[in-house]
Amino acid sequence: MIDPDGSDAIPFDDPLEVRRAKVEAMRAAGEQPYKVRYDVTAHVSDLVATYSALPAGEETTDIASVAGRVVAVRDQGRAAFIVVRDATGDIQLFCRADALGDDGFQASAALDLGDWVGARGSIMRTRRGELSVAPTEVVLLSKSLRPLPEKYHGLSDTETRYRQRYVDLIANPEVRDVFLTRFKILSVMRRFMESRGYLEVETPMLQPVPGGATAKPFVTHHNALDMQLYLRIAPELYLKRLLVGGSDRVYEINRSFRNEGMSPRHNPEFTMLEAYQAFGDMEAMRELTESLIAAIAVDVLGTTEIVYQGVPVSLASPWRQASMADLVSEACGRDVSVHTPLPELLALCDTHDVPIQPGWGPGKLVNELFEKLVEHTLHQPTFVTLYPAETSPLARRNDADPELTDRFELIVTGRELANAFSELVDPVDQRSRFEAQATAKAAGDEEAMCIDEDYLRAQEYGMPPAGGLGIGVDRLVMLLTDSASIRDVLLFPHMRPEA
RNA sequence: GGGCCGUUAGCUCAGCUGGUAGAGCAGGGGACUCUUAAUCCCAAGGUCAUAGGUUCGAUCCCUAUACGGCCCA
Repeated sequence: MIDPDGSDAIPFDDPLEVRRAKVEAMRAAGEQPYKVRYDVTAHVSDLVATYSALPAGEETTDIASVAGRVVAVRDQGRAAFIVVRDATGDIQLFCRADALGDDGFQASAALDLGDWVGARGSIMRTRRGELSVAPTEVVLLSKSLRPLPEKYHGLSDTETRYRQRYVDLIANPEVRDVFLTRFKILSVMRRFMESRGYLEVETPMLQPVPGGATAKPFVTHHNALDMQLYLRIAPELYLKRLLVGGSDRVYEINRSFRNEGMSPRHNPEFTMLEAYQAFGDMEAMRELTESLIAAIAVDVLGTTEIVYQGVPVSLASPWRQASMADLVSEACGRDVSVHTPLPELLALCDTHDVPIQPGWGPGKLVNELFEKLVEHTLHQPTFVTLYPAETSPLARRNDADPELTDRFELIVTGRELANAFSELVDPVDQRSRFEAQATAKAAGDEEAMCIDEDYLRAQEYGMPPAGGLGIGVDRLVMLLTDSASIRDVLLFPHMRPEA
């Protein structure tokens, strides 16, 4: 299509081409559509706070320079209202031809939605009550070539929202709030851990032996050493090596990677808090978990009473504690434990449609019954305790019952949010547990652990008694932001390649 | 891996038991010096996800594929 008056051969049905032509026209006129910098004197939120009491219709002589993205233009002919969004909020520019000059006004009114602009002028509040900058200068800082999503409905297509998060963040301010909350949660978490005397450390993400969890790792290759490496599935074994080295309290907010399926609760890479306390135990970790999560809720949300997906959740102390055996027994209507004869456990699994695999012992079967029958029913925070030793190869055996471990998982809204135990520090027992895992791996369990000889060597030097804790940070953010999917709390969730 | 649902203009959505598509916003032209989902006038914008099939004729029915969502394993 050709411009009807024939003066320019601009294809005005293609937004990208129209804007490219504008850029070319600017360059032809000697203007730079991509400036080098702009001296900003105020963020929008500062202006909103400072001038909250400014009455409607008042004009001040205070001058400010703001910069942001144009998100709305309302052209009135010889005046124009331009809404600019910076990182802290939206503010209106009240552009008038008499203040900007004819050329300046024309240029302002010609701005496109999405353009980055800087503006300098006096602070005022319009007669309709909108805080505004009345600019004597409006500068295009960076030209946008693509049209923004619809101004009222925003961007709702989930695929585009996740793939092009930058557009999602422009179009949907509430998305920005979720990630601001995520940042606050991490910030409070770090301050809390530091206040408890924990040292933040960094341990390898590239590991020669993947350990610390039962999961399938991503495999990679180091060219220089011509060796296979794994992206960590957990930092646990390295953090515990630090206890051998004499560290007293350490934690790592870690990205870990598991080569498994994706779901609304699983992303191949995810964030955990892992913490270890020498001379502590499971009980110390239970107290830490409860205090930390409640403190985060109070600090970030101002309350321990939250709502997740329409259902109230109380994070107020104390949280329920119950043993796995008691919970499974309740669900099955009969006593069930790791000491229940194997045929009876197999019959229970059959009754409750729990799929089983050959080689599973009573501990694994009880654990499967728990996950099938109980886990999803625990909506309020619950510490599930006394996990089977069979499925807890890094946890210390319970003194009263060596088939169990001093371990808990914290379940909230039917999901595992944290996992902790009194650490297994006996190198002889640890080796036998690793060997049991190796047997399972040889029998086809791809998630079973590998024997980590260096970790065993470290333990042989002597590891202090310790408590260890892992908290799923993404799931905690989901809980505290009322997000249904992990993808809503990850800035750039994993996606298949675009079609 | 299995099941169900979805994919129509840049965005948000319509589209009648099958006759090759509409709106709003955005974009283009014009009017307007207090608007804020501004308003008003005019014009434009589509390989209906992709590839096959059925049919005189397919956005619509069938099959496969891709991507996405939810549920299950």
